[in-house]
Amino acid sequence: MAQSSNVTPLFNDLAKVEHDHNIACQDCALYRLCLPLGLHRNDLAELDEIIQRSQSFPRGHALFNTDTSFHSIFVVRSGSFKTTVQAVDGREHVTGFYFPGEFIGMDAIYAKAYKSTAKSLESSTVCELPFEKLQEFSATMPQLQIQLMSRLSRELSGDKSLMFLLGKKTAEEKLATFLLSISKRFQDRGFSAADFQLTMSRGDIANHLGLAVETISRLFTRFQDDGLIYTKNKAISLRDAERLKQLCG
Amino acid sequence: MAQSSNVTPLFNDLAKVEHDHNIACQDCALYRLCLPLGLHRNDLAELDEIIQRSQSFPRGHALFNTDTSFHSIFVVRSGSFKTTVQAVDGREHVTGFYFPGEFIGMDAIYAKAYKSTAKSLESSTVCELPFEKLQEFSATMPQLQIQLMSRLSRELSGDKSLMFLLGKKTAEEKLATFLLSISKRFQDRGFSAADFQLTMSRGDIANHLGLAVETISRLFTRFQDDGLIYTKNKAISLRDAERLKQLCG
DNA sequence: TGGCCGCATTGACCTAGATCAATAATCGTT
DNA sequence: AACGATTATTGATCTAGGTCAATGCGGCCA
Repeated sequence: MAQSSNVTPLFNDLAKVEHDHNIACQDCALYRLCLPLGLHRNDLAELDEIIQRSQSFPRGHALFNTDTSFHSIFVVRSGSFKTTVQAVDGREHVTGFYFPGEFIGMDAIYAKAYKSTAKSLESSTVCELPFEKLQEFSATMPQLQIQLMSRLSRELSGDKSLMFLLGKKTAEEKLATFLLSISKRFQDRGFSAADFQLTMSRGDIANHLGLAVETISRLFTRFQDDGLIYTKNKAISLRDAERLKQLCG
Repeated sequence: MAQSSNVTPLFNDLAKVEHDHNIACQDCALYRLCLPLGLHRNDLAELDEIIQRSQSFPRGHALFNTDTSFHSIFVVRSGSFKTTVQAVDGREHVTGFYFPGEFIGMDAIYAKAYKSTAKSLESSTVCELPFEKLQEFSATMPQLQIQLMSRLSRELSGDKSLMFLLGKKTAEEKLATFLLSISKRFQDRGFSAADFQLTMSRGDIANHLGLAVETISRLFTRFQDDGLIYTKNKAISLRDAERLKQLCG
């Protein structure tokens, strides 16, 4: 996964993260994207203590499911995850994809129980944040508390957009929006906004967007024929991000 | 709006709330559903000070829109609201409906800007919670902080279910789910779970569920023909909540 | 108390995207 | 390297729900 030239120095070594499990928050390549941002040095050291760092999961492993008792929220350290909610009849919906620095499990705080399942899409690592401790700490670290609320609020805001997408957008608009969202997130992490690997299957994408796999497949083909993208299996290049943006609606 | 006999004493006077603007949190009929739950008496008194209480809005008035600068989140005191997100092309999606004790505007915390619009569906009142102050206070009131996070998390959890609904459910399942959700919320507020007024238009319901008005209208007719509900304009009675539940999927 | 105007209902028809079915390409395993 | 299993692509057909159009109804204001 060699990086192109426009990568900021900060993220040069992002790929190394998973080989270096015991790195402290302040030295972590994800620092700017992650929870500790804005914490005082002393507070950060304290926080460091409670974080269960860099647990590894092979591809397809469940980080938690609805039977797991709730104690922690998680931050992706490397790799990627998907979360799903399930109905009694077995239907499931992919509610989101999560990349390094993003939080998983915040919707469980209220009920103190996971109502969804999180699965790794590739070999991945997470940092585990014991929630009780986190709450204790926020009592004396206003900045931590602000960060947590901010995270919650950001996901909420994203979910509202997703509701619009699911409720109002056409298949074409859905896929264009999805591709640009992923692109943006790769870019934010110092990777190329144009070329990346889709770690999730076509089925996962289709499910997430409320479409059939066949529709996604056809759209990929059409977008490629129209010169918007180039795909080869899981690899994708955005060839005309501008036109893609116009397709988002 | 006379109440049926199974109403808890606590909520007997819910209808009076809007006539009694300066009632303190601890004496408010919504106390059990609202933010102050679990706060110590002294803390509550302090919180009371910063709350801008019971501002009134006539039907159709915007509580805020995307041009409003963000300073506060709101709790519905009486009446009801809808929130919408808009695309540049004018399409809009109704992201939620809000009843007494429910919070509006939490998705704005992250960006410190409202990305949605909130409109009253009937003559309504809100309590305004200045967010800066709220954050200051939570530094010394762990319970307040927990309440806030809990609220955020609960809405997040609800939005995931809504995503499932929008992405996977049939029109019939969507409407059944919607009706039972509203029913549950009325019940939680001490009103009848079976008979209530839908304060939103058919168009709002359709939009929220990702359907056309005509589809909603046809479903109402069919549900009524099947003895599941009885409707007369905005009034609705759930006649067979059990079967309705089975239709939710 | 009657006359709008916006909302709701109903029917006829249409279409975006689902479903079904048949390959084809990839991946993980031995 | 070969194989079975999973995942992706492509084509043919179908359908849930959308769109269009006409009519009905209720609430509101003069």
